[in-house]
Amino acid sequence: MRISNLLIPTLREIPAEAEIPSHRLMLRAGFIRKLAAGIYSYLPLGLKTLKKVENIIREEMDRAGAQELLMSALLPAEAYQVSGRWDVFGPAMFRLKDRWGRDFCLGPTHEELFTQTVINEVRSYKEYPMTLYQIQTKYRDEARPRFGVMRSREFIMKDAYSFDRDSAGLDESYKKMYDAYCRIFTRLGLDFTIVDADSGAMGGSGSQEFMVKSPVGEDGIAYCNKCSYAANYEKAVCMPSEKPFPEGDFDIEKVQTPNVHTIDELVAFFNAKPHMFAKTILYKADDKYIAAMVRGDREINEVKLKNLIGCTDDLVLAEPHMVREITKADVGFAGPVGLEIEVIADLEVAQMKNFIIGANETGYHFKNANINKDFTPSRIADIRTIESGDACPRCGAPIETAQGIEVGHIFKLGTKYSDSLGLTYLDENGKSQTVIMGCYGIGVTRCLAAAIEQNYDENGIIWPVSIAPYHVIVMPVNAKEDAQMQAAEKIYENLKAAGIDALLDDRSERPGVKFKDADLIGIPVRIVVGKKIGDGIVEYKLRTENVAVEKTIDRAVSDAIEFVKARL
RNA sequence: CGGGAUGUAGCGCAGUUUGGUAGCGCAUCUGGUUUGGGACCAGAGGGCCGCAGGUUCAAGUCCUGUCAUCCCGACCA
Repeated sequence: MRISNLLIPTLREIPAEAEIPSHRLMLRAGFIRKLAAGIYSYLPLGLKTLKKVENIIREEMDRAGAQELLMSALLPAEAYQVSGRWDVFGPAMFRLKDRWGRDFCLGPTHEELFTQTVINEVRSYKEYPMTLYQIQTKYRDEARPRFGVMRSREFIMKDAYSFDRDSAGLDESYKKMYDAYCRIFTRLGLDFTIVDADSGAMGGSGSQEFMVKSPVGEDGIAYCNKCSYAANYEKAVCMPSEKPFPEGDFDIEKVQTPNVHTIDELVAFFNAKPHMFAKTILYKADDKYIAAMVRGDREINEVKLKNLIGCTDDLVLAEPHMVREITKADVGFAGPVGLEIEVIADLEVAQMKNFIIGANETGYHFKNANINKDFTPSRIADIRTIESGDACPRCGAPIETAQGIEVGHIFKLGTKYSDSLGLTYLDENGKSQTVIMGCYGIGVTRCLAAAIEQNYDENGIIWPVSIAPYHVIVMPVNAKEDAQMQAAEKIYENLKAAGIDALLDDRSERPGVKFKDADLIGIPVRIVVGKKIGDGIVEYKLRTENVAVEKTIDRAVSDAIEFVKARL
């Protein structure tokens, strides 16, 4: 493509709305434009890149034996009403009515519709196993769309669903998708980590997330560099760590602690370490109130707590007036002694000795508290968030933590949708059996942002060759010099003939403008045609390198072709 | 949904405190000189100052409301 014929509206200045690198660069390089919060248009360069990502995903899904189909994004309410998710999604689902007043939604995810399709179309058990997928636009009315296409309200997703006769079959289908995902993200040039994920309210027997480590990631992940353990914060198993406590058989003692509320203030008041306190936090779980205890230097993981107690609604901090009613003290003085609600203590609390807790009386704490002597929690469980340096639950080495962008999620669903929608089959003996399902998602548009987050510098994007909108840019320094322009045209035509996506910067801009644009849009290979063209010499530079090398025309072309083909 | 901030030309911003002809840089268009890392000179076009009310002789500026966007948090199959 000639740049003079291509819409590449690059921006010199960073739009004020963008915060993270991928969002800024996609705007500046002319890949996307915003229509409304969380809704974007893809301009020619953005669409070209998007299509390349889609094609890699499509090739690998097909290779894994999945079949592509395409459903509408505009969906009737019935299937979601039957599965119960018409209510579960709440305000996150875009809803609308047709002219007759019938309910529709814009599909946020398609488990119900794929299940329905299989119910309608599959006649015999002999057709299983089967995996169906689509690459399609999804709609979720996010409470807070942000970071450009990283979390948007309209986005493109590859969603796949597997249907098996039994759980052994599901394991096999799941493994195929797992392997396909590894190939896909490798081909996309992403450095990814696979973590165990929380199954949560979805139930099922397992789930893993494909995470791209990045400071702008919205999820916390824990991983071990010694063994292969990796999990997200909600799933990571926390091993209790040993800490020193005062030795001896002390009796619990009430201490006046005026104006001391936070752990920091307690540390100063008692001249002790944060781990020598236990904090007691009150939560509202569905219709009841509970207390959760963790060591003073730890954080409660609310997802773990929610899963533990089987809370169906949101688990939220108790309102201050309820804290006062339950503890009979101001917020900041809650403790387990004498509390009449359920108390759930973290595993580490069980190892503490002679520690400090709130006294359920404004202005007082207890010191020398001991578990099972001064109070007895109703449950002791892993309810804290893992931290860097914790022992790996598998091998004991120190755990590392990082932020990650979730680009893929694979899930053993089990029978949730086949049960609620009635997807069964007759086996060889004429007996009715429930189909076992899995679901597998990739955030296609999010992959674009993730790829940029991992590949950019101060000058712009550095696309991996496999998804670069164009592979090579040919740039005559001065488009008015016939010799330069003619040579550039020839190089461009030769590259195209070899199947390379080539760009010709035929604009009569000054060289600086062209260099800046080429770097900004991140084309992997640059061939500059300058004054030495009289000697048949051009300049060859990779976007990842700082220096250019001079080559003959033929050599530059053949090197570029070889470089690109080796990385597709 | 809680907390914070911002809406002025395509983009980035000043002007709002103290009401009085709407500005700057970049981009765009014309002419000329330039051509190896975002050129220079001369000229030109482009605005319902987010929107709606109100106060005032007079509102970008003050008041009320409203909408939008961004950030932190909550939420996120």
